[in-house]
Amino acid sequence: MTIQNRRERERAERHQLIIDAARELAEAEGWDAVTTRRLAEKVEYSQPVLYSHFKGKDAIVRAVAIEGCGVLARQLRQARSAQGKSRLRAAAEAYLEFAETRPALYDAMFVQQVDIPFGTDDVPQELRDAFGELVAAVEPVVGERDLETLTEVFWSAMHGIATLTHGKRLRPDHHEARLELVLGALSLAEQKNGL
Amino acid sequence: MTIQNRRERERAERHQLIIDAARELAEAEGWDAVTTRRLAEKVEYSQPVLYSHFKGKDAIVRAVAIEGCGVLARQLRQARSAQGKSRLRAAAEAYLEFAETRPALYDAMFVQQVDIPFGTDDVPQELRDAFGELVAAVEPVVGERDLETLTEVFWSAMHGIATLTHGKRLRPDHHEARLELVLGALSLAEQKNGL
DNA sequence: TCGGATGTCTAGCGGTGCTAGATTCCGTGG
DNA sequence: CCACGGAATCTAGCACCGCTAGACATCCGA
Repeated sequence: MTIQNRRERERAERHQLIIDAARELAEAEGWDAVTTRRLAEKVEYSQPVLYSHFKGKDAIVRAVAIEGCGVLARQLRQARSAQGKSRLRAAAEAYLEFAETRPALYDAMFVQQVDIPFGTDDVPQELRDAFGELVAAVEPVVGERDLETLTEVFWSAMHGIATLTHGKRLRPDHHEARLELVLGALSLAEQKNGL
Repeated sequence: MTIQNRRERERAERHQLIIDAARELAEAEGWDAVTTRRLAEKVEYSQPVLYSHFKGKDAIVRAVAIEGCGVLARQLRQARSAQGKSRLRAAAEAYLEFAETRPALYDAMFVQQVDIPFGTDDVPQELRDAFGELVAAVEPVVGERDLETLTEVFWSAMHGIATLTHGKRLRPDHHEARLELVLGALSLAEQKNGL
């Protein structure tokens, strides 16, 4: 079975190679530049090889997106142990920095409608992890509010700021002021509720 | 000059016809279905005619988006005079209903990066109007905070909820709970500040 | 060494946004 | 009334897209 093993291993490596190439190409030149021809050229195989690994281009983007969720989850986790600031602020800053420094990756994850299963279906673990980190960040300020709902609102606010900023819809300076304001709103409301 | 006038009028009518056809096609079958060939067929002209009116497909989408901003502005203005609820809530509900009932239009306006000028350049009046309505909705709860910044935060939250909901990222039930929570957060924070 | 399965490639389909050059249309002057 | 000239419009085509059928090569086991 060693031969079979070797083949499977090589196949898995190439699978990852394709995902990495797609992400690199997208991050370097945007998703418009990620065509099956260019991607095939980058991995030094012909186009049909891509289709022996993925059902189509969408599936490749989806794979990149899911990996991206893992990256985001790790960065949020890392931010959790930051000193000198609240968990909510640390998570917010980490989230927005991720969206800003890796816009193509963020785009695949949350902007393009790649319909990754989010509902009751088997949600990828990476997504669970990322959302879990958001929940953990929100928990200290939840007060009497519903934790998951508050997390969704927090996420929505972060996502809105991230995408509108990227689309140049918000004043570039004032980024800090917006962050201050949204954190204040969510936290102060908690204090009020807690009375 | 009457002949020239007639030609210009006909040209303007056809210009609008193209925009309307593009919007209708997008709202009926999504933006992927809006190809220059199908659009040309719908307006009963050949493709090059489109390019005599617009620089390219992007310019057509942009025109649809700008008109969409006008529609949104009017609906927000209408919501302003609603009885029995705060201006902020009325605006939020109107905004989210617009995004939900006209997803393709909303997509062109704020999701696809059509780089409509948002900065110091000549911002289309429709955009100014829409943002102005948001400012008016936020004003009653601004407290000591900066009005424009708070409006940006409010808009971001609405935009995040709208897009994540559309992408099936949020629990479909709980929509009301999220709205309640975000309005509470923004308003209660104001009360706290006001003390 | 050969047969067959597995893996990969070449070549092509119908579609896309966009455009050069041919063609048709129409107001105007003779 | 006709023929002309310029403007408006169309036909046909480019290079590219996602995707795939069928030819070809390659390698394992007998």
